[in-house]
Amino acid sequence: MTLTELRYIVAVAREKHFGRASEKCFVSQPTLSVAIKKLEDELGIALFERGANEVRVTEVGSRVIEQAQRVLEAAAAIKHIATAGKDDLNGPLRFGAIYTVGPYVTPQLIPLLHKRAPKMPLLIQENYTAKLGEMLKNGDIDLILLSEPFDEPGIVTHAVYDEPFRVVMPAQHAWAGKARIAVADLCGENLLLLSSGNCFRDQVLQACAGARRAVNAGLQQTLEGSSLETIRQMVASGVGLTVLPCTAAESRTADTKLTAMKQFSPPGPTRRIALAWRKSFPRVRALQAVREALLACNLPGVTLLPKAAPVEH
Amino acid sequence: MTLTELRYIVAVAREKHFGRASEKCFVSQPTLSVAIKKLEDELGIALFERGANEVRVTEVGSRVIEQAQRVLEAAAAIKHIATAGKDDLNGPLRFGAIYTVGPYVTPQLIPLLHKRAPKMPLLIQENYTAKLGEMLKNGDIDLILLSEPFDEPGIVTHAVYDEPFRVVMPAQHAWAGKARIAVADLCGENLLLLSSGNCFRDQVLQACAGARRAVNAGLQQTLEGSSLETIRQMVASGVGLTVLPCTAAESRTADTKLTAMKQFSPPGPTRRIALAWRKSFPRVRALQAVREALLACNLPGVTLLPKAAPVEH
DNA sequence: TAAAAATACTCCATAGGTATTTTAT
DNA sequence: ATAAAATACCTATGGAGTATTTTTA
Repeated sequence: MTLTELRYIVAVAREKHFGRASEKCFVSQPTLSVAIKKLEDELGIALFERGANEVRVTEVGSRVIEQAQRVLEAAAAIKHIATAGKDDLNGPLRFGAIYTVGPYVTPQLIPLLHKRAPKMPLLIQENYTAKLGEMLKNGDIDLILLSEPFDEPGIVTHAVYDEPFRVVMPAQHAWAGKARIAVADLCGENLLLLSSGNCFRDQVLQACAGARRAVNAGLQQTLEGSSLETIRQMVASGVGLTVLPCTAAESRTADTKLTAMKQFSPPGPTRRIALAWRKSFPRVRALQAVREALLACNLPGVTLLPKAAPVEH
Repeated sequence: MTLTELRYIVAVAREKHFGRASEKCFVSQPTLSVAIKKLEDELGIALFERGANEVRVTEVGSRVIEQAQRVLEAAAAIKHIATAGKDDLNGPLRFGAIYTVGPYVTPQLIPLLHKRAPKMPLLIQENYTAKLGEMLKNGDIDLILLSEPFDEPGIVTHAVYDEPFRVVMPAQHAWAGKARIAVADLCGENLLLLSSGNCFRDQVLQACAGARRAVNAGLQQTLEGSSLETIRQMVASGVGLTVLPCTAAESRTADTKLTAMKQFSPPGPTRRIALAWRKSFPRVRALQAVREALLACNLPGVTLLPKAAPVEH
C-alpha cells in the first residue's frame, strides 16, 4: 500500500470514472487501473464495481476510501508541520545560563530576543556549568550561556563578551578613597566567595593566586549553595569584601550607600562569556538571533566581541 | 513522502540509533539513512541531530514523527477494514423485493439468513419492479427479488422458485364446492386487480386473456396504489373474487372463515420468482447465502428450483 | 581506535508511459 | 459503433543491497 495508491482510489471514488480520475491525478488511465488493481489484490477485496458505463464503490470500498482520506489528510499535516518548522525562529528554544550570569542578562535578553523572534519562546534554566553541559550533551537543552573555557567534544562555543571583575567592599572600608585596586592588595583582606561548584569562585581564586587568607573556611560553609546576591548582602553588612563580575557588581540597587565598587588596576581579572551548543544542533538562525540579542543588551562594563568566531572542540 | 519513509523515521525516533532502527525495519543501515535523508530534503527540515554516539530528535522532528505515527495507524486501519471486508457475509446487504413478494417472504427470510450470515444485516426495500431495477443499476441496492422476466443488460438473474396462482373468493361464493377452478371460469366473474405498475396485475391479465369482464374500470380506480392485502379484504367483504400468488393466498390469518381459496386446474397460471443483481457485484457468497436462505423458507405451494443456473443478460 | 552514519556503486523491482485489446452497451 | 477499462509491453526512476569512506568521541 502506498500513499499514491490511496490518492488514486480517492480520486476514482470522487470521479466515479477511471479516465477522469487519472487526469486529476496527472497519470495515464492504465497507470491508475494497474495501481488500483494492485491495491485491491493486496487488500484482497474489490474496492470498485466496474460497469460498462459507470464505476461504483463497493460496501467495503467506501469504508476503505473514507479511511484513505484520513491517511492522506494526516500525511498532508506532516507537510504543514514541516513548512512551519522550516523557520528556525519558530518553536521554543531551551536556554541555559550559569548562576553568575543568568540573573544579570536574561531580564534584558528576553525582550530583545522577543523582538527578533516573536515565535520563539525561551525556556530558561539556571544551573552550574557542569550540570548545564551535561544537559546540553543529553539534548535536554539547546543552548547555554557560560564562562569560558568550555572545551567539550561535539560542542561549539562562541564568545559574546569579556567581563571584567570588580571589587565590592563596605562603604566605610579603608580603600574608599582609592581609585583602583591592585589584585595583590586583596591578600590581606577577608574575601567572601561563592561555594565550590561555581566556576566564578575558581576564577577569582585563580586571579588572586598567592592571596593566602582569601579562603575563609568558616565563611564558605555558610555560603554553601548561595548566590552572588547573598554575598553582596554580607559585604553590605560589613563582614568582608568580595570580587564580582561587573554585570553583577553594577546591578546594585538598594545598597548603593552601604557598599562601594572599585575597578582593578589594569589589567584586572576578567572572564569571557560565551554561548555553547551541540555542533549538530540545526537551528543555526536561532543561535544567531540569541547572540545578536545578547550583543544588543546594554550590559555595563563589558567588552562586546561581535567579531569573535565560533570554535568547535 | 512514502509510508515506508514514515516507518523509518518512527523506528529511528524509537531506537535513537540508525543501525538498530534498520534492523527493526528489516533493511540495511544505508537504506535507512538514504531514505531519511530523502525525506528530510523533501520536507526541508532536519528531523534528527546526528551525534557521534547518539541520535537526537529535533523539535520539529518530534512533531513530524508524532504525526507520522498517526498516518501509519490510519493506514493500518485500512488493512483491518479490508480484512473484515474479505468476508462477503460481513457488512449490510441492500435488498429489494417487489410488493407482491416482499411481505410473504422476508418475514421468513430474515431469521434464516441471520443464521447463515449473522454479520450481514439485510436493508430491505419494497417497490415496483421498474423502480427496483433502476435502483439496482444505480447501485442504490445490491440485490432484488422479483418476478421474471427481467432481462436487463449487465444484470444477472437466478430463478429461485415457481409460484402458482390461486383463486380467492368470498366463503359463500357459488364455487365453494369446487375442488379446482379452470382459468376460463374467471371470464364471468368480477375480478379484483392491483393497480397498474404491479407486474402481478399484468401477469394475471395475461393468464386470463379472453376473460372480457376481468377488468372492472371503476374498481381499478379505487385500488390505485393499494396492496394484495387490501384486495383480500375486499374479497372477504364480498365485492368480488381475485387471483393471488399462492404465498399471499396461503398467508390468510384472520379471514379464514370469510374467504375460500382454490387451486387452478393444472396447468394453472404461474410466476417464476428470481434474484437479480449486477453482474459486477463482487459479494458472490452473499448472493449464495440469500438464495440458500430463500430455498430454506417454508413457502407453501411453491416449487423450489435449487438446480436453476444464473443467467446473464 | 572504534563505532556509527554517510557515501558510492550496482541491481532489480516497479511505477509510469504508449499501444492495443477486451468488454459492454 | 462507441466508450471505457483492462492488458501487453517497454522504459526509467528509485528503493534496496554491498562495499567503502568519513566523522567524531
